Amino acid sequence: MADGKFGQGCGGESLLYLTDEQLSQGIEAMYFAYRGFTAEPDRILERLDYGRAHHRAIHFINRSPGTTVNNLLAILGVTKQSLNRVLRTLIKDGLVERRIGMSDKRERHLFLTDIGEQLEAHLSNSQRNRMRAAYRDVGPEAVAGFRQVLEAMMDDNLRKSVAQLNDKSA
Amino acid sequence: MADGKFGQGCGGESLLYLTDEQLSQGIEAMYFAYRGFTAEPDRILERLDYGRAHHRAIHFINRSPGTTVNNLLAILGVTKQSLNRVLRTLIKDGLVERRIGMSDKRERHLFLTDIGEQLEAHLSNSQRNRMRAAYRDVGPEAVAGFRQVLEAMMDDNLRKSVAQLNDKSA
DNA sequence: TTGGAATGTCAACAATGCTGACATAAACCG
DNA sequence: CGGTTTATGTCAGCATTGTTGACATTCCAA
Repeated sequence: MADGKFGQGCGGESLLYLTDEQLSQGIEAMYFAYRGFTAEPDRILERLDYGRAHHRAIHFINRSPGTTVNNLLAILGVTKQSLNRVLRTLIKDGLVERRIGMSDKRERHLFLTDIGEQLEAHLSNSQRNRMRAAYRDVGPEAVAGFRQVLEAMMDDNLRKSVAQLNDKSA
Repeated sequence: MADGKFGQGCGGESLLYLTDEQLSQGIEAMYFAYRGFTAEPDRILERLDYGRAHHRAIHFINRSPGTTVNNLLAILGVTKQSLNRVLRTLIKDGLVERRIGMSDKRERHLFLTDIGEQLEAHLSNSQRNRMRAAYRDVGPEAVAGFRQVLEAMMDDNLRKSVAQLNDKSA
């Protein structure tokens, strides 16, 4: 049921010669999957008057506790004004804590508070469940392939950021 | 080079037991890949004073020429006001043509004009190239797995829309 | 003929990008 | 020490793209 929708009438090896039609299907799959992937967190966030931008900030602060504002800016790829608007509300609402750097007092290190971590867990769980379910449906080889393609599709500098994040939390 | 970044020190079979950390990495990979994936079209569109919404409309009209406004609304999942704002400029600029339905004269059937098709090709090519390159890097099994996971991650109703699109253009 | 469907449009608002300008504090360098 | 750069925060304004609500037109269908 999970197969047969993509690339009608072609087995695995014919994927070596991808038609534009098949590539278009891949593009759409990416679009629809991303939508499905963000739908549930969006619903949770809406009730709290937050948006996707808040989610991203929370996610990456959780991923790298104590990260600086500049680090976060680099990873998210937005302007400081845009990020600050989001951070301000998260701090005001007590989800994020900002501590002055010890070695460099200009830096602000960002941490999730307890309730910040609670929301993060709530949001992550919904996405992890979806991903876990997808993984369970298709098996480990498909998962490995999925990740390889995703990584190959990233921009080079983004790929480096990911590698750094993964190294730190390894 | 394309592997070893995800899930340090675990081969394929250990993906059966996914830790939260590994799932988080998958979530991030999705986020970064989607960004990389839309970056190049965004650059092209910006020069033309269009946005991602225009891209989506063009993409799906190209995918299903003659589709109705209601069809497009269902696939894109936005309000008619939002879609109409985009369609209006595309029609005004001569990229999209709107024809009154023959059987049901209330319906408007949407088509790309020649220059609409040119822009579509331009946008698609940049994404197809990226996807083709990713596919080339990782091989056909990875590609099959990629698509399976993406499809498993979609919402049920979105998955149905995809199936319809793919059936029509098969 | 009447109700509902398909479409278009106006107005207002919200989230989240952006640019430009400016302020403060701390670090750094000569 | 003094000047420059860095890290951060903030204000104002604007664009895109999503939303609701209201209303008009045209046409199909019972």
